[in-house]
Amino acid sequence: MSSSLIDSTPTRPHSPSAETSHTTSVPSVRQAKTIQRLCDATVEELAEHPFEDMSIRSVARRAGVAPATAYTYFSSREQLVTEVFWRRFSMLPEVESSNQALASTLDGFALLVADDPSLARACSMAMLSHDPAVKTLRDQIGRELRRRLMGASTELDSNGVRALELAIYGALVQAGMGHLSYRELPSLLASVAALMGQI
Amino acid sequence: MSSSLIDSTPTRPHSPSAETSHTTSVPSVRQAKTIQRLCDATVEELAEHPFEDMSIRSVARRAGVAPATAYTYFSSREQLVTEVFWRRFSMLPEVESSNQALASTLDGFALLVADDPSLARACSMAMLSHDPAVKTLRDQIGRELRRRLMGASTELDSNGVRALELAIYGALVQAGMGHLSYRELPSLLASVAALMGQI
DNA sequence: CATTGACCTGGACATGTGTCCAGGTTATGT
DNA sequence: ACATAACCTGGACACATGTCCAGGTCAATG
Repeated sequence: MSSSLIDSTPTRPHSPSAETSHTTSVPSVRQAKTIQRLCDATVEELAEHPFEDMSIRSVARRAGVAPATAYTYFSSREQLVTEVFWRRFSMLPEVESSNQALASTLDGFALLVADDPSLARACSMAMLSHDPAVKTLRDQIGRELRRRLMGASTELDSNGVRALELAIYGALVQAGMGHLSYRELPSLLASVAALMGQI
Repeated sequence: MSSSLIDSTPTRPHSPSAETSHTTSVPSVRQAKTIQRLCDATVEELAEHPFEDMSIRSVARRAGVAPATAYTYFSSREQLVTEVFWRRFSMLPEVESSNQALASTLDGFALLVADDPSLARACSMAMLSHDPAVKTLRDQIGRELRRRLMGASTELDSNGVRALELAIYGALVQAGMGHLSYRELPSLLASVAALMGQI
């Protein structure tokens, strides 16, 4: 499991016909394409409009999908954005343990969505959502991050991991708020790790 | 200036009649009371309902204020929540420099809204908003936090402050996401500061 | 090719949100 | 006490959002 882009199960539809009909809950090929188009459209949409102006409907329109269909797979724009983040994260190749592995892992995570700030800010906001579907995804992301951090360094204790996680989330949030630029994140995170004597 | 609850100018109304009429932009006594009632109602509302279910209208209803009036002072629920956070922060007494000042400052900030998790999560979300009024407030909060951190420790360099800020925001966000409990924040932040050899 | 079930569409619907304004209420100065 | 301006109210309005359903389209199977 862990990192492959094949089996890293992205979100299941929250109510396609999966529970009413007798079909399985894993999306069909056709459904997977629709979902992928919606995810792509989300990124495009956020490149042009702030998260506040994005809606399921606007994304669906861009993806060439009927609103009702989009609502079948995603219950909120927050879920859409979090799903995009999760897909990027699970596609990110896992670095093998070395003396730079920790730094690479930190940077990789922080820079996942750094290419456009609007998407990044949307992720910061969306991942805090109360939506149960979002909660599932963000717990998944949290577990995967911790797993990768632990794998990247043999000398990280529990406190060290927690401290690094604080720094990462803090960095993402501050970048989302505009208090930091994404360019500085790598060196900033590196210096935090250095301060902690962990690298 | 700095910390007094009197002159720590909370948000001005975004369009009362301030710019069309010849009156000053600082709220009258009557307006201040209305605004305060709205802030109080926000806290009460969030104690019972999640941020997603809170609206300007629901807060106004609870405060005994007409929706149109509430909309006069706050353009979004995000602004309401951020204003509450800012008011608490500016009311928090500033600790005088000592060897525990840094820890007190960190804890004070992290625990500002820790009494009810719903308010805390709301703050995490609200402060990321695109709303210009929110941006003004969060920049204000960021500046004030940095000022207090620098004042609390004489040996903090620029990197140290940044690292601590990362940890604080990260802690608040993770607590907002439910990955951490608010009770652990003080000891966790203390251990981060310790790891950095700053305390 | 024909059929069947899964999938999608388009539009209707109830509900919520942000804005506006005409008129009533409260506070301030004369 | 009276007048005036500031403030608030209640309701109307246009618009967005989430849900539903009847019917059309697609793709796999016999």
